Amino acid sequence: MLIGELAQKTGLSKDTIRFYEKEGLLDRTVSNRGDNNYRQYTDDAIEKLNFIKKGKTLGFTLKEIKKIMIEWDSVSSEQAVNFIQVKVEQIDEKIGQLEQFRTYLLEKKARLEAEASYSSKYTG
Amino acid sequence: MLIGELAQKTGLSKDTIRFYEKEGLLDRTVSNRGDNNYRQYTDDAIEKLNFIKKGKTLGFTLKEIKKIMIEWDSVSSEQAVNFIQVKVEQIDEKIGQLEQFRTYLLEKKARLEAEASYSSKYTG
DNA sequence: ATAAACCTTGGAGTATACTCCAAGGTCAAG
DNA sequence: CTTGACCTTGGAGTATACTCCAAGGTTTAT
Repeated sequence: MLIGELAQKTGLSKDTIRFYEKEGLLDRTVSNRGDNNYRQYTDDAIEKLNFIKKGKTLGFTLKEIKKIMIEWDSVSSEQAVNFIQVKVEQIDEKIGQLEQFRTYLLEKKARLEAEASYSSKYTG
Repeated sequence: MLIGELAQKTGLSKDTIRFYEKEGLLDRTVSNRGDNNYRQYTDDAIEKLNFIKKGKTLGFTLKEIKKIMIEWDSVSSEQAVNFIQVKVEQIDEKIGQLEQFRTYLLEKKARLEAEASYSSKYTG
């Protein structure tokens, strides 16, 4: 498929896709040039771009995402295993912090709701 | 305390603290100017900056963090409750995605480890 | 052959979040 | 009263991640 179709299917702009290619996040396994010099994408490109999108949502930079994708296909499986271990630990920490913040927010919410019920009882 | 001490206590640079003030993330409740025009911070400033740091780690932008802090002290508690509800939902989604990604990574790791054990058995 | 709808490149511009620097004011110690 | 260590401002510079534009090539349809 051409870049316009890929853009439409991933919800990314054509410029963003070209930018990702320039940054080395998309390689020949997902895109090649035809005779007309147009980029030709395989369906794997959709998957790869969705992976990038997910990584970004999770707070990884493009640099980190690129590193993840490269290590992923690392020749040395030991290296990949170590890399994954580190990433899992980072994620665990992030989950822990999010859960803490979530608790914090829910406590605040509960306090506010208690106050509201108090004031409606005595002023409403 | 002065900005240098606050910087040291929070691990942020003085420039970053001044930048946050310029962006409206630190108000008179945590900083005032003395006769010499130096910024004077209360201990609450440490708390506030740690909140900003945590928010950033969790992937919020400064704009979002500012909004959270403003809504936090919202006059209408109903408004604050709704706001918190939305934030908690966003966090839940983020936690879900992180957990998915974590599982994905651990599966990949298990596969790699299985391969490594196979190859050492038959080639080592 | 020409229009419409694609595609190409290079380069400029934008937003976010700092980071650094120069020029200068303030304050405590010797 | 000067030195050193603070502080001030404004403005320039950097990195990241796009986003837009101009000028031009390609393809399909009429």
